[in-house]
Amino acid sequence: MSSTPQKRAVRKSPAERAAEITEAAREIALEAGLTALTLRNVAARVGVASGLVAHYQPNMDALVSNTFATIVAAETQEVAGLLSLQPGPSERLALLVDTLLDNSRLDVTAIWVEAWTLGRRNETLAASVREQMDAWQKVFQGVVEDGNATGAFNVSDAAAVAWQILGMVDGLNAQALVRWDGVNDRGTHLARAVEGMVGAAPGSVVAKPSG
Amino acid sequence: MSSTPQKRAVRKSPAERAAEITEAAREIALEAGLTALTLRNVAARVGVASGLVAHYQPNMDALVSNTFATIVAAETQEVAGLLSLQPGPSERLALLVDTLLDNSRLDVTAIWVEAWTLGRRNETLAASVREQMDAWQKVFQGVVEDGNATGAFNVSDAAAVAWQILGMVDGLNAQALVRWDGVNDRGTHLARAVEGMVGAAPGSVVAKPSG
DNA sequence: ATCCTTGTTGATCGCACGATCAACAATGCT
DNA sequence: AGCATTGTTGATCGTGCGATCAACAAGGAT
Repeated sequence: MSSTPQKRAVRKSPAERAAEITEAAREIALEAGLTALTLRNVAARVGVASGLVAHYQPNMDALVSNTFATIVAAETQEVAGLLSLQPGPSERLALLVDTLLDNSRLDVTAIWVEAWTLGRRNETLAASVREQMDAWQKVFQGVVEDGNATGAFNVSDAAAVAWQILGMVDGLNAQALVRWDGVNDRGTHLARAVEGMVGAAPGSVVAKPSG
Repeated sequence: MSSTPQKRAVRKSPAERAAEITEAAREIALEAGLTALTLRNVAARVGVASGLVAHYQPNMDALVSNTFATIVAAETQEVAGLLSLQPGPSERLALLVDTLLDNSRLDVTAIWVEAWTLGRRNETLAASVREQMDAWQKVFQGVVEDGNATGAFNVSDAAAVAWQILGMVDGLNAQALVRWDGVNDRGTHLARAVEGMVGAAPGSVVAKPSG
């Protein structure tokens, strides 16, 4: 019947303990949001005293923004990696739209939305948010510029269009967070919208079949 | 040197006091967000004891969601009112896009974004968020259906496209909240994207000149 | 076997929150 | 003038937060 007596945490190297805390913070954020990142919460998950978590972090704002950056950067790199496998710009753009709207990353979307709000009161986090947004925008911009080069697209300001597409994807994902029901073929509609923006031929950015 | 002695608040009718509290909550939310809506905060603004605010509200969740609904519904009705002055669907759609992206309502956008997150832990608020989103979607849907009727647009699923446009607008506004710099002619890009979605002729949805 | 470094504890401080409620006082009625 | 109604106060409770730090103990070095 010993619930969880756990006398004392085993002594570990600073690097190992820091990694544990980082990982615990990541899990908590994905499950319950950045707001759930408290000293006591993280400590409980790691199985140590709250003071130890504080010992490994300058302050909680830093832990929050680092956790945000860790989660979001991983997603960016994962999706960017998938892009390189595609033959051309139209296919890459289609994959981007498709992948980002497939609802398999709603937990990450929730963190984005939360970070937009928390950033108003956590300057460290705000800086991190801008940095990660820039990274995403660069991914889109690269695809648009590719399309310009091959003649598939016709865009005068690739950076602006990239920002625009990113904003649309974010908005649709945030919407799915609150209203998961409703529209099904979001990818198809967005693909058509994006075709209009990049000056691609209608139907050239094809949403992957739902299978 | 009497800072603010204010012995005791003047006695007012319940209706009047309730209105004061509602208004104070509205102002606080617009200035500092829904999270800043605390008993003590609202009470201080009205100039009464914290207990009185609690007396007029069943609980804080209710005050938060009512305040959200008040602010957001006012915006919806204001913009919807402007629509009726426009001659045709293309102009209405252009006005919608233009008005919503003119950055004059970023404080309301901030409240939307915050509500998306807070709704995860405040079911009353979540219901209110869905309700207000539906109202916005209906506005867009009406415009799209108008365009279908006049032949200006060609949309098979007006409801879905309306959701889509709403999501895009929300996303671009949220982006402006974090990155106010960057893209200028968001209206033009979005207009082009929307033309693609509604099947309108390129250039038929014209963004108002920035003057 | 002893000591010293250092990872770890947990109590503690100050603060802010929502909620509650007995006591108070202003107002209007009789 | 006296009284009942009711808007209002402010102290209080319990909770949770970030942060701090003296005390403790595990492990390696000697």
